[in-house]
Amino acid sequence: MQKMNNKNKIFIDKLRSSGLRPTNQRVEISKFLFNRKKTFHFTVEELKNSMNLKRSKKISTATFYNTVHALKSAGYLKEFSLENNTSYYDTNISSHHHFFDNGKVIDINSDKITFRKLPEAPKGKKIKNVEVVIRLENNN
Amino acid sequence: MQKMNNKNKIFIDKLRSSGLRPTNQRVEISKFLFNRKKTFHFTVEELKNSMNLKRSKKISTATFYNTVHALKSAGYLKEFSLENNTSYYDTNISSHHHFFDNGKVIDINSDKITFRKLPEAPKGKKIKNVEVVIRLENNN
DNA sequence: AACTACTTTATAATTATTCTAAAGTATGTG
DNA sequence: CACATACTTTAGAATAATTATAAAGTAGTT
Repeated sequence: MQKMNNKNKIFIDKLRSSGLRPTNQRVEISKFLFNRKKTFHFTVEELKNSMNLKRSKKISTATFYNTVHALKSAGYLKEFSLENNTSYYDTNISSHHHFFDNGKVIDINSDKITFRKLPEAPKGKKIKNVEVVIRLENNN
Repeated sequence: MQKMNNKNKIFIDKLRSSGLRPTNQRVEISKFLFNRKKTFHFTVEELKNSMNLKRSKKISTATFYNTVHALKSAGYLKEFSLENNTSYYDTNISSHHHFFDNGKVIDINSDKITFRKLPEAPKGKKIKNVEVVIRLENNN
């Protein structure tokens, strides 16, 4: 039974509104993801490793996947892909853009990019969002 | 030994300049990819299935992967990723953009999108390219 | 406190991709 | 233009990320 102290309320609320019961494992994941000053990017494997390092009783892989998926479906995480067949998740859910620099990802605030011209959506469709990836290379 | 008729020269040249000997399997793949009016998108699995359907002697999976990788490294194919952990390849290598509509990909000509403002590259880096993904949803 | 539906977990299964090593082939050399 | 050799093809094994399974555990309601 999760102790319902105020300190955890915000993290528990994210779980509940994602359709998840706030179990101990999930609350810890939610805190790990959202209890920080700056947003960040991660893969499920990275998340699992960094959380389980500190724990005697490990959280299982399936729980990480389940929790991340639910948080993503509820809109608390954004998913994106690089060219390496791995899903990345971003705790910055505001519309924004990315630099990709050899597997490293750097956020670009949405106000740093504006458009002069954008195409119409095909008929019957509308634009959900627009995301820009700026690929970098070394300057030599 | 590949018969070196003119009809295949262009496809063989792509292979050679990708560092590949023009074996029969590779020439067929090159023709399948580039001997068409319109560019297209594919996964290696899709490529393999559609080519092998018509063949009595199947081309192996490894040959598809090897050939596609070499063509991509040489710049004859562009790679991109959706959120499903699969690599997609595009025979349209000109700089362009995409609509993503529930796993379907539609090209957007690069002249359909222009920028009013773009960020500087971090120091020591320069911009290799800029790609825009416009995600679509149904209009209801 | 008891019941029931939801969770966790270890493990198996799946999918996309890469590796391996044996058998086959392109190509330069003589 | 036959030979030698390095590059290829292939089937199958290996790997990596992810999803499925089913038994044991727990949250939330009664």
